[in-house]
Amino acid sequence: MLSKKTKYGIKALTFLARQNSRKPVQIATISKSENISVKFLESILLTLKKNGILGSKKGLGGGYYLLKDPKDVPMTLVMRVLEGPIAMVPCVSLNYYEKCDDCPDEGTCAVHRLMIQIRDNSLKVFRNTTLADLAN
Amino acid sequence: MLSKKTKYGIKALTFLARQNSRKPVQIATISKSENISVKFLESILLTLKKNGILGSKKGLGGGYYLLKDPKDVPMTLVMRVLEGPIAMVPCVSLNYYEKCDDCPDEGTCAVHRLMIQIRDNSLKVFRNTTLADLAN
DNA sequence: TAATTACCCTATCGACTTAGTAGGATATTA
DNA sequence: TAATATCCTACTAAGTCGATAGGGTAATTA
Repeated sequence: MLSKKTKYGIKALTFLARQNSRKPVQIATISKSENISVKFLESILLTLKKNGILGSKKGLGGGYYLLKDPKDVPMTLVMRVLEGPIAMVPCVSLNYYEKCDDCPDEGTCAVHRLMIQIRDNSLKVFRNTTLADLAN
Repeated sequence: MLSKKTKYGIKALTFLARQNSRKPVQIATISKSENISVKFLESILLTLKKNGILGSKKGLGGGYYLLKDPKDVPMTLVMRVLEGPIAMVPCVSLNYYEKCDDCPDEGTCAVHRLMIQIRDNSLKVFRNTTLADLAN
């Protein structure tokens, strides 16, 4: 299951990408438009900021804004930041590889073989989709 | 993340598919070979039985066995029984569709659009992979 | 420089799920 | 009827998730 964190994060990013100008947008504005709890959204946007996807401005007229052009934000990045590894098992993860303790040989492991295919296909989708694609 | 339930379930099914004969195999045998807790495995095999994937025989010489030829067991079935819906969000699930309460329009929802692609790709993999493919 | 605005951070919480455990009931075979 | 192995129910420790609360800090405006 996709976490609400990721779901809301994608919605918020899309909202920002659909904006005409690049002026900072306040949390409350996004929260209302996308039906997301203000406080929860706050923590999500903070995560996106810490990972270089969003910028922010404090004080009156402040808010969050995209740092890059939507077409330069691949969904692989968004997914990894919000949801974590794209692979369903650590032993097929490219960025977070970990050996299974119970599995003696990955070569003959059925789960390994199956999940590599799933990973490759998901990766292809996330790589070929940018924020711009979702905003249109 | 893939649950251990599903992971162990696939391993157990593969173990059974790799068997030469179709004689019942005891839980303890699978448990030892695949490094799975006996009791946990027990509940998993029971689930597989209740869903028509495995048969069982009680008493001496009893155990679990495949009901169908491995090449007739698609991974879509195994995944749905063990892991649940293949879709990452209910609003793109074929078998367990549910509308999101927060989302006014699926047509313009970025998450919806993205997750349909992921679902379609995963579905393709699971449909085209049978237990026989994993056992070889 | 004071007030305002809005980001930033920590802590907490209830509900739920997961992985695993325990113990006994039931059915089959010899 | 004794041994064997599945079947069934209940329980639990640990972890995660979504959300909430409350205040601290920094930047902007007047």
